[in-house]
Amino acid sequence: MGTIYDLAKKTGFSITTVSKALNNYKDVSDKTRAKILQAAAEMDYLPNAHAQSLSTKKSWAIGVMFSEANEVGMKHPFFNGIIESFRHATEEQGYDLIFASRNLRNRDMSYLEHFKHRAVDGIVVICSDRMDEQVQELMRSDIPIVVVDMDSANCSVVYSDNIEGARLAVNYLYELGHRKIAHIAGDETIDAGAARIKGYELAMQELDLPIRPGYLVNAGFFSVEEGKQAMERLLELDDQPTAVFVAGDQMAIGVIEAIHEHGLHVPNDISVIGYDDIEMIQYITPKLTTIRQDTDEIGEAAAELLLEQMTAKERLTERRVIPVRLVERASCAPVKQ
Amino acid sequence: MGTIYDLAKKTGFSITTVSKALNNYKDVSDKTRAKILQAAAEMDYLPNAHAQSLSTKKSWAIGVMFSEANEVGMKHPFFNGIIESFRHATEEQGYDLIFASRNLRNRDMSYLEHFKHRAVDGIVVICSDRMDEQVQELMRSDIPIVVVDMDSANCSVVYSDNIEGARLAVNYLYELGHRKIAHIAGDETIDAGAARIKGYELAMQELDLPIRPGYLVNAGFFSVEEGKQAMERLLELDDQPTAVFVAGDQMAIGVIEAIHEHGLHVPNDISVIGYDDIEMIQYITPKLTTIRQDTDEIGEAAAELLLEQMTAKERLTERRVIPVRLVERASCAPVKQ
DNA sequence: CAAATTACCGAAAGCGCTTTCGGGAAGAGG
DNA sequence: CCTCTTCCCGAAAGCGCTTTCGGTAATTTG
Repeated sequence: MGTIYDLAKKTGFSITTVSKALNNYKDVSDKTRAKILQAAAEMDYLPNAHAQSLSTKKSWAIGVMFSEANEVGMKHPFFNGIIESFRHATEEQGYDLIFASRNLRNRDMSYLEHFKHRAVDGIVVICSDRMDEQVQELMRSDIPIVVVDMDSANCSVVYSDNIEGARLAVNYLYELGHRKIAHIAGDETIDAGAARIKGYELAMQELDLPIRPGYLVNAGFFSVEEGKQAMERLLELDDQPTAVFVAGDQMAIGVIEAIHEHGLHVPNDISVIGYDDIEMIQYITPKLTTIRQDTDEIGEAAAELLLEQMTAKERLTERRVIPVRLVERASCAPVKQ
Repeated sequence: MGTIYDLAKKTGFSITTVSKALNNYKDVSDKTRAKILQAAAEMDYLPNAHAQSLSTKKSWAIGVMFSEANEVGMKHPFFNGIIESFRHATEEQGYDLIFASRNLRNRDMSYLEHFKHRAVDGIVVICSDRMDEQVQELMRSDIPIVVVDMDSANCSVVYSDNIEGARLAVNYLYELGHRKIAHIAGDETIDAGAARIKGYELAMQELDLPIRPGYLVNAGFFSVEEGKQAMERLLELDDQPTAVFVAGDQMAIGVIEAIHEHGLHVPNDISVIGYDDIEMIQYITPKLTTIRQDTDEIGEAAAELLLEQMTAKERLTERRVIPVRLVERASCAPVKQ
């Protein structure tokens, strides 16, 4: 591989000139630039990123903090879509993603510490738990940052329009004739969960529908199992809902399971509508009607907001709300008379 | 944050001593070490990774090359499980993962070049396409490397026991009374696809079963759609199979879809068994019986093989075959009389 | 043709850290 | 009391690169 010293020796120029040639400085003649570039090609020269970063204070790396309640990491069917799209968008600008461990040679350290250690140019956090002390710390720091799926005042955020999504869901069920609409919700400590609850309440109010006792059930952290349990509670009610708006697709899968196990049919007996539009719900029975969150757009928006800060070299506080839409499949039907 | 110079100034020792204290050299007294460590804590000192790497030639970073035919990246339901487990295993040892872009400040470069540029300590490649020139280049290099799900002579590899998996599947169907067993295969250019074909042929031969014309159909690159199309070809046959072994779960989903669309029932009319055991197949109807690949173990094994090389500081060539097992669910039934 | 630009190049310092090597002080041994 | 170890510490070089600043040589201007 070699260094600029080797290049200097080989071409007869100083390392200064070599470096300048490589970096397109204009105070080097075309002739010498050509010579140096050719020599570089011949010896497969590649600049050492660490040396460059050390001297320029720019690492071309973005730190990723990825964490969610269920500890599935990159297997998370919604978050991994965002990361993938984020990766594409930042890759185009020449940035690499680094997934930091929280372990620096036996000494354990926080994400912030690790990111400082690595001297990343920016941070993206994809984390549902707003209370996470690690996330708080990152948000307090002065490194450019963007957080996804969370609503915070003091840094750039991108999330999808949960209020509107919930409203879409409720209105859709309403138009199918449903009046007894329950909501299986995500935990309120998660912003997305809270927002969808709010959207549900708002929509119900707008439609002049009462939220009957027991119709708003907290199902925790969006897992299949929690969804199932929540639905079971709903099925114990004397006054059962005819439709349920579920705050996440995974939970909705559990919901449908519970309904089926009770000998009831989706959507003939109970309609269910989910949230997210993760891939697998196209393959279950019935195919799930849901509110689609656009992971591609979310990832791209996150990349944009971060790149903006990194080039401006200052922290900005912009919020981007990504529109959602309803995807009609087969899990909702007109209410039975 | 500060540097060791600041620490030296603050404590009155030389930067040499500071560095030594920080790195547990024994030629520094306990007293001075304590002073330095305390000062470091007070000023939130963190070593600069780039400076360290530059001087030690060790970056504590592992380059990840992740690529598959369908361009879904981290959304790939099987590969992302492997990455996640790999990440856990390497994280414990203090390594960070870096997802390199192929773009260095407008100049585009190969993964190998990028990894050299970043001076990673090792590389993990998760890529199904053996012919990929990028992968070839990586394997030819002298950086420690481990490749997953591929069979190569000249570097460490880990993959699961595809031959045995195929045999398990075929034997299982056989025991259910099936004799007309077809195989919807992955492309032969993908090692996993080729191995499962081989396992299928072997198992059929061992059972003295003929592979009837049209019973071995290439479905390409493991997508739902391709699986569906392949099954349609099978359904056009005069002599239809009673069971089909599908080389991947996603394809199996398409297969089941095709069967249902033809008005037939799984498993009553046709049994289908998949491969991988990705999460979503627990939620489809019927729940898919499959051959489970242990992504956790694969990821861990990959980490082990790579760490081994990185500490030995030389390239090794070890191969690890991870056992598979059959997971019985509801998509297979005894053959109809 | 002298003076003033312009074009091109290199010395040197600096980024933050590690590591070799040598030297002084303190303790051990005779 | 002198010598030999042992214990601590620091000077200095080096990792590979960038960037400022100054200095020739070549070119233009009046």
